[in-house]
Amino acid sequence: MQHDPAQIFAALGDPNRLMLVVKLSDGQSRSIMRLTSDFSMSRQAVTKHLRILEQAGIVRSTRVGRESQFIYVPEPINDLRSYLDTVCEQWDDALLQLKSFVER
Amino acid sequence: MQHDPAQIFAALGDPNRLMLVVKLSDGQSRSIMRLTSDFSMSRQAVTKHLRILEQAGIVRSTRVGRESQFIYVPEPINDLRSYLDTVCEQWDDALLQLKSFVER
DNA sequence: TAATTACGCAACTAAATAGTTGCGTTTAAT
DNA sequence: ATTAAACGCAACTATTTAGTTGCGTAATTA
Repeated sequence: MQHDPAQIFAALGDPNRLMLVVKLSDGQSRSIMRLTSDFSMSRQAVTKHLRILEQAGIVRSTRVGRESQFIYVPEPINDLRSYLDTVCEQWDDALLQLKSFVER
Repeated sequence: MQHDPAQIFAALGDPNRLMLVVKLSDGQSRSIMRLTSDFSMSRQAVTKHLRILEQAGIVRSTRVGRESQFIYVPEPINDLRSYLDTVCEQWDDALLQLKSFVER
């Protein structure tokens, strides 16, 4: 099943979550504690954000010993890029039509 | 001033707003009534969504006679694409490094 | 084995969001 | 001059969201 664009946009629509994604998009997996240390909020708040990202498919978590490792999953954001491309293409088409209309 | 990525993501993070953007991204300007007719919600609800999109810079409105015309503004979403590109590039770099590490 | 670390679960609060309805104003049509 | 259309503003409700705190449990460490 494809990912819901609106859900992904919404997941990225919070500054803190966006920072989490940017951090994790370097491909390294990190524990919740590790991620929390970069922010000025509680571990539980970070956990909630991570679960929302996981729900959207942007990250994946695995329990390793006593800690939960989170890792970036590239597909949803790649899909999002394609989605934005279609929006932009529609715009480009409109521009072209306008141009050819003006020029004739 | 550049646009705030998180704000744009958030603006696109609602299904109804996303549909409004897709409609408007063909470059044609439309009135609130015209846009409302495509949805199953009140005019006021649509208006609120449009104002949120306007706040994020994705659309622009002009009063023409007794109606408000909304038109798509491409820059913010173009910026968003670039933003996503940087995230994806970071991921690609990580992949490359991993590959070269495994191969040696 | 005892202490500590990392985490999950649940309850709770405050604020933001999505939506509605009602009313007044300006513009256009009859 | 009336009437109707399109909209803005404000109040209100219900739901979701972002965040906190407290407590219990499994895994490490000493």
